[in-house]
Amino acid sequence: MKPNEKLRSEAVAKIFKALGHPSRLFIVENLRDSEHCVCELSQMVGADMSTISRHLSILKQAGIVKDRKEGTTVYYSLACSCLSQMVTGAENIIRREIEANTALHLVSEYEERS
Amino acid sequence: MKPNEKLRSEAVAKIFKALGHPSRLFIVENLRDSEHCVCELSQMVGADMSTISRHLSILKQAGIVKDRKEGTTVYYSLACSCLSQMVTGAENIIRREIEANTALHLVSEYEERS
DNA sequence: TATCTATTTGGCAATATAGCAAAATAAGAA
DNA sequence: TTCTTATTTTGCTATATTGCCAAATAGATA
Repeated sequence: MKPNEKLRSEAVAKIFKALGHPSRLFIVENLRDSEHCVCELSQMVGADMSTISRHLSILKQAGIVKDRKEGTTVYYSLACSCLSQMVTGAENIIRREIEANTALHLVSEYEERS
Repeated sequence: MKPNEKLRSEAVAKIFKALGHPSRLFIVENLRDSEHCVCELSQMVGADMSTISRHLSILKQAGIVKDRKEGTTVYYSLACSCLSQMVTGAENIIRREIEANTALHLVSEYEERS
């Protein structure tokens, strides 16, 4: 990896890394439809507000979400519509995997029977 | 998060997490064109072969790459073409960020001048 | 069999991440 | 100003990740 390649990989990997946590991914998925404040997300995820705040700052730092302040509450929303595309891509892999596992399962069932 | 939502998020997050490391992302990007063996990737990344092997097992576990053995060498390749879509999505965010930073930069330059 | 080469695995130290509770901020409302 | 509410930051511990070296494995080949 040349220095510039390394920098580029680090920058892009940062985005994937930010999405690579169940709670953060859940947050992103729930921001697809509408914006939410920290306490709402805290409830939805079922984790401490301080924890959610940290997750949101990681997502913000990665350029995935943006925030809007209204009084004391901070509303978070997606910064980029291309997120949906990425999540869909990941879901396709899951689907493939499930299909593969199902196939394997059928194979093993078949072998048990014979 | 309901139990089933949690499981789903964990499954999808696993894929993003696997892509959330500079070396692993670099590997995936370089597998877009053609398959490569561990020692080639070790050279390309500039890390120990054992390290690369570990990274590849993480990618394989996530369903991102598949392997093919030929004699003693193991060739790795992408398991899903949808990866390109995901990487493109991430790159779009980077592009947006760069543009935003450039804009900010211009603003600060303007303010300095005035 | 002995040996070589490619790969994987075990062990270990350094570093990073995650989560909660408590303290600190910020912006309104009484 | 004091109180209240929403959020962020700090401090801390537990856990996970990373990367290298060395050892183990798996296939060729002499």
